Amino acid sequence: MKPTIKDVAKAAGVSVATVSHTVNNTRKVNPETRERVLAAIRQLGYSGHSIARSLRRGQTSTLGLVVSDIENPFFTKLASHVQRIASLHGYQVVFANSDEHPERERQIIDALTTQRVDGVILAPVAQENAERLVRSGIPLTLVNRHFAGIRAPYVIADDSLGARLGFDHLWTLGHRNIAFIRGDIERSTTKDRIRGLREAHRARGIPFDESLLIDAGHSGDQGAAELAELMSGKQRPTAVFALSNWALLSAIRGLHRCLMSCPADVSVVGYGLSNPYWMPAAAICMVEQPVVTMAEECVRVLLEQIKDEKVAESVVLPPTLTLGDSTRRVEPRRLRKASS
Amino acid sequence: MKPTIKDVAKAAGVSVATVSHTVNNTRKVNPETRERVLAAIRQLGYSGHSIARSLRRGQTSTLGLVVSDIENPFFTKLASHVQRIASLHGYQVVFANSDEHPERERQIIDALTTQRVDGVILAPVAQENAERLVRSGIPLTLVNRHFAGIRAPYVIADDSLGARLGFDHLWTLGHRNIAFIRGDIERSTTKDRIRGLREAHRARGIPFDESLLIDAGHSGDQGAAELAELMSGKQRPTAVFALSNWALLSAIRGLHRCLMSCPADVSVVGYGLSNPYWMPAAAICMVEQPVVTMAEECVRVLLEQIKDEKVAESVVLPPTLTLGDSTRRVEPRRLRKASS
DNA sequence: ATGAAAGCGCTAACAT
DNA sequence: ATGTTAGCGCTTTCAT
Repeated sequence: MKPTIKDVAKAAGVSVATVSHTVNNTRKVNPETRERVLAAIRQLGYSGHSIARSLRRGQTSTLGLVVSDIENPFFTKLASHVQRIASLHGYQVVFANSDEHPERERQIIDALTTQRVDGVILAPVAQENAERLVRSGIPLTLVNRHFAGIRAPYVIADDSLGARLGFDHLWTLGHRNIAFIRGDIERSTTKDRIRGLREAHRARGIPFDESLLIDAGHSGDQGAAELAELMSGKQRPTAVFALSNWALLSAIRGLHRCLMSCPADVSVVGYGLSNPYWMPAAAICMVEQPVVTMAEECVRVLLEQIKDEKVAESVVLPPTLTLGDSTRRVEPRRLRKASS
Repeated sequence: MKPTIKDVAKAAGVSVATVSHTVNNTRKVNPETRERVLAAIRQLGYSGHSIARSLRRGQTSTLGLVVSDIENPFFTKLASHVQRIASLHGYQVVFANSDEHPERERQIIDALTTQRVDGVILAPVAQENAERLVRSGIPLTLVNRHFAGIRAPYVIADDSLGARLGFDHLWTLGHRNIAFIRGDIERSTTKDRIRGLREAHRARGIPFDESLLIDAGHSGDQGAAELAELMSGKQRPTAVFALSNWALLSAIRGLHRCLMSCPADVSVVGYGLSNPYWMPAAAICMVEQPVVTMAEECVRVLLEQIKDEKVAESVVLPPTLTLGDSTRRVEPRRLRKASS
């Protein structure tokens, strides 16, 4: 059916070895012969067979990328850049979405193992799955979240620093009563960001009021409700710091529910990545993860491991604060039931 | 290094055929033997080798999915669902982003050809590339956009209907002076949506004012500027209908520039897909593409072609109108320089 | 400068 | 019920 290297060889009147070497530039071939081969290739519409090549060479030139939530703009962008960078190095990327399900993640990892990808970039959900992958001997780089004691490097943003950046911004604007909404406490990112908040409080010599730390909850509804309640109380916060993209959604819904507008009634800082498609969200002050650098480092670190066959160094990158229209200086004195 | 089927066979004291058949359930094996084989597999950590299997079977159980802009929530969601559905049918999905570049699209298509994917779902950029793929004999299904005279089925939303839905909504609210922002006129989606607008005008017996149709431009800046200018004129529109996700961004920026707020000063209807991460955009009235159904149909149509080895029927799906907080009834009489 | 041929790991047709 | 073996298309070693 489809022409093989044999067909090309016959058409060009050479051996398959010569065709292979011509295609791959892997040894000298007579320019004249080379032309004949290329002509045959063109004429037959030959296009190689990477499956056969992979089998023979024992490597697939393919990387796996597993993200935990493809609809999260951070991962969308990460995927897009990982793909771009990998292809610069001659690697394909196969891409999958675990959707935060450990079971789905396991299936994906098994499929990647069977597929013999040369390495995997994993935004992990369950530590167990990551360890399974390490055990299977496939080079692995974790991204975004990390685990303790795993024999694989990670590329993450400095989440505790990010939390401090966001907090300091609000503090500098005079906010002293700030609500926080967090994501799943099991995730290292959540833990690190809360740690950053505690550090920031300690640095200011003030106590950390646990009652101001709200769980966004699985769907974000819980956080929206709790925030609405908090904002309706008498000691209502002047600002909200949402510690993840999901938490920000939850916050927006909560504020909407109690008819608070931003930044008039309350300042808002988000954490994650603003997407060009986010529209008004572009105006929300965000602690931004350095996603392009993270993508570059993921690929670099993974390729390093593939080449050197050893565990590479981990990388921690600094997030940045992007100002928006969602925060403002707290009013010097709060007037009860004044204004409109 | 890694155990092969041979190692398993030796460990279990059977032939490779038995191991293969045990793994694939492809002929009867004695339950007792089967147990021995499975034990050996577990003990050795054997995990199959889909490369070798693909080479032997002449099919890869892999589909290619090529989108034109992964950061567009429509494609993100499409990708996510295509992957989910394909895996239900035992197919992997390799995924790539052409980013609207014909050249990049060509490279991707060549890679997919070399990779011997069993079929391709393509959100096309350049007709020429799609035709190249058809010529190579790989089953192809187009999605979102379509071309005339290509031997491949397409799965699209009824864009002319969608445009009529959006227009009718605004018309019903009393809007008679509506600005439209469109994307690239070369795309079939853009053409179809504008055709829908013309039809809607004709149905109402009113002329279509070309000066109200703005090009969002490549980056969206041009559209933002033109809209701002239009809105600053004396005959300023009471509503804006953005004909794509990009166009909506452009519109929002334009309205922001001339300090128009929505829906107070102007009603807005978008076209595409609202992402949960879009936040305030969730409140924008949208003509929504039926992305989940589109994903299902893409996979169905493609698998049909793979199995039956013939060109399948195309599918046109109806979009829906999702109401939001971004539109409202036009004021019965417009007061010049009143209110604020 | 080129060719012959082994063999990557697996499946499946053909034995037994 | 199980085993033997050819061969998928390619790369690469060893010859020439």
